Amino acid sequence: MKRDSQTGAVPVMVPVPAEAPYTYAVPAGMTVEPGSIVRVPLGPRLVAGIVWDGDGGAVDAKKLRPIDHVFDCPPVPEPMRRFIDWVATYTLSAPGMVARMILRAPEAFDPEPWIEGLKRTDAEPGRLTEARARVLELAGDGLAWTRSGLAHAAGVSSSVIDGLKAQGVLAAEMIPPRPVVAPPDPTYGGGRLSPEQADGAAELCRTVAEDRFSVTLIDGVTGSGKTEVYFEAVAAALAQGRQVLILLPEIALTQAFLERFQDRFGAKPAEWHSDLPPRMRERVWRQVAEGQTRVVAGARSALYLPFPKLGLIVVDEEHDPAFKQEDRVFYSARDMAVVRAHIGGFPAILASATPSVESRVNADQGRYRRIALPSRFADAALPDIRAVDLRRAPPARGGFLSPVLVEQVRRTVERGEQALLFLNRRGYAPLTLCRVCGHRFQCPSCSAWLVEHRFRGQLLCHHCGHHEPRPEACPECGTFDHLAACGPGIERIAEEVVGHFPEARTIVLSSDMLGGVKRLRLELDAIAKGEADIVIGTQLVAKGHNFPNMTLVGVVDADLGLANGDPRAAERTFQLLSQVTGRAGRTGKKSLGLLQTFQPDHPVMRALVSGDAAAFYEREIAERERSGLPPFGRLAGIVVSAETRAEADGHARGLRRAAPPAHDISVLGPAEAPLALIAGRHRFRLLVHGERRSDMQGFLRTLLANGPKPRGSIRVQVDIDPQSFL
DNA sequence: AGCACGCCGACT
DNA sequence: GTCGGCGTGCTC
Repeated sequence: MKRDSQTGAVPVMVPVPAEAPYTYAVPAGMTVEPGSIVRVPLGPRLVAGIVWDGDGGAVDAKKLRPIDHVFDCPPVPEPMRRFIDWVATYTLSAPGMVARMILRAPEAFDPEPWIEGLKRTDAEPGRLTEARARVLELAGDGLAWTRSGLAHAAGVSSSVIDGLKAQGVLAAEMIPPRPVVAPPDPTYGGGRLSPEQADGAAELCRTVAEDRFSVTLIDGVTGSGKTEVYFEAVAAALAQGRQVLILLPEIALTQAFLERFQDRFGAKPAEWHSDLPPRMRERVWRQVAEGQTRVVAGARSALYLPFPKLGLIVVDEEHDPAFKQEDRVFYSARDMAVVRAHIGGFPAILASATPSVESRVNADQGRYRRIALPSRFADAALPDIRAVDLRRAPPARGGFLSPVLVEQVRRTVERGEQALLFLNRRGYAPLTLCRVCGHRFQCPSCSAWLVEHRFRGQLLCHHCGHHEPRPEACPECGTFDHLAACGPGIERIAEEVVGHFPEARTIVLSSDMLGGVKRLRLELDAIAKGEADIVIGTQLVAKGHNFPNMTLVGVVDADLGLANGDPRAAERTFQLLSQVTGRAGRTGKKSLGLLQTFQPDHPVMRALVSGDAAAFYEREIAERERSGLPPFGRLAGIVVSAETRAEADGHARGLRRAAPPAHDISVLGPAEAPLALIAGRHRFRLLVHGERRSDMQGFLRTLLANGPKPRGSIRVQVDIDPQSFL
């Protein structure tokens, strides 16, 4: 429905934390409709907003200000507006703050300018040089070329082009902006699927053909070719003329994925992530909004692109914690992808070698369909996994590598193959203390231990980023040279490895590596080409890279992360270590995974060693049911952040006064925080459990209106899968 | 979220 | 005497 000056006023969602859209006057002669992107005055500034649905509501006529401008831009589609409303309600955040996420490419609201192209005319050049001849041969196709494109293709400098233009041999003609990516061709590649893969692909294609909401979990071991299987569903959706969104965790590093996509579809997908240059960002946004870009591979924020004809969402590595956004609006992109599919009435696909417990449960209970791919593709064999009991085979004094592991590294390197040593801890040592007075180096702002980074000569807080130079003397007692590094980080493991294997080519990889993402990509390429013998890395090596010659993976401290009080600790560790050991043996060579552990009988270690994931999941599910945690129909509650224990206790008192008796309020320190989702800067949290979502929302509203005002923020912990609320 | 206004400390 | 810290409050 179009609205103009007859209607007078429309609701506009503006990017402020207001509960509802604001109302603006539509000036005479202006036409807007729900979804129109407009520029409106807001206080002293002009902001972009989205015309919302319904009427303007009862706002003082004298408060109304007129819409300043309507952008020449496709309106935000209806399903997208419903999605924003839904996410806002679900996360209890202001709808304007959710809407803000789709307005993050401000330059894209105006059409992309046409560019000047050059076209061959009938005129002949005065003198036909060799360079000119090459240009004219290309331009003879009758199509308009860009100046630089033509010069590049003909292998001449652009002055040759300018000369021809001056003589009227080439004439300027405006051409539409180039697409950011070539259109994908659903029939380009493919066809090299195993029977198991082909069955899975056929099933997925059927869900796409149904053209209605469904969720399918692809549960396939690492190396089973899940990607190629869901590519067939992508092809099916493309053939229907729909757009496709593929969500990936940390896409900036997944170059390999883009190449696999290109092998199947003959062109790369458009990328969407925070490292995208602003210009590119705008072009992608615009071309998605116009329906021109057919496939986007993106990080979680790609959910907020204004797709007009979205027909499929794939969430790859669906278990990955990177899908959880924890600033401003708190949400899990995996869950919101399911919601988006539900609102749009199309299928969603979740893929993982190690699905999250909640997705497993959803599949078990029939809310999700399930496709299992239990075997590796082609000649790749799963590595043989063994636990190394550190009580029986302890490392040498001062070291962290068991003789068993050192020996396997030696054999691997001697065979000319690669070994990966995995430790999920950056830096040299996680704790530094003074051997004379016992002083421990602590972060002044968040009281976590400071991690020594020997290479940089600094002590770093991994929590807040605080850093200070590593002192020579103890700041407490002043003693020189008696500071002791406690425990291992990858820098220290690297030191130990160099001690054992001085001749081997060793690479250390972690997210804080100097040179950033670019350098990391180069190093990963170098490893894949065999330019290293031993790789020592943190969890970033677990993600999606293929190292064809990697036949040994040693996990230095497999127990790390099991005892941090997080009820997902076992699940997370299982997922991470499965991914890490899955790096080995991808080309069919016999390969080995060694888990150094003090708890070889721990369910995680047993599951990894036996390969019996099903038993592990069953146990985890039973464990969760016992403790009443999601995903079992119980809302996790409200989180109030506080800096100190006293402050947290004060808030708890206030909450108990305000809360109905059915709510169970507890104050939690970081160690007992019941869900990993709430790892944040604040040290204490109040958790309020309630049985019903509506109760919790009502309670929160009351609390916000007249409860205690915490200095920090009030957040809602919503970690339960949204399907039960759809 | 921005951006104003507003009221108390160290400086051209 | 002013520049500037961030606390409170408002934006259709």
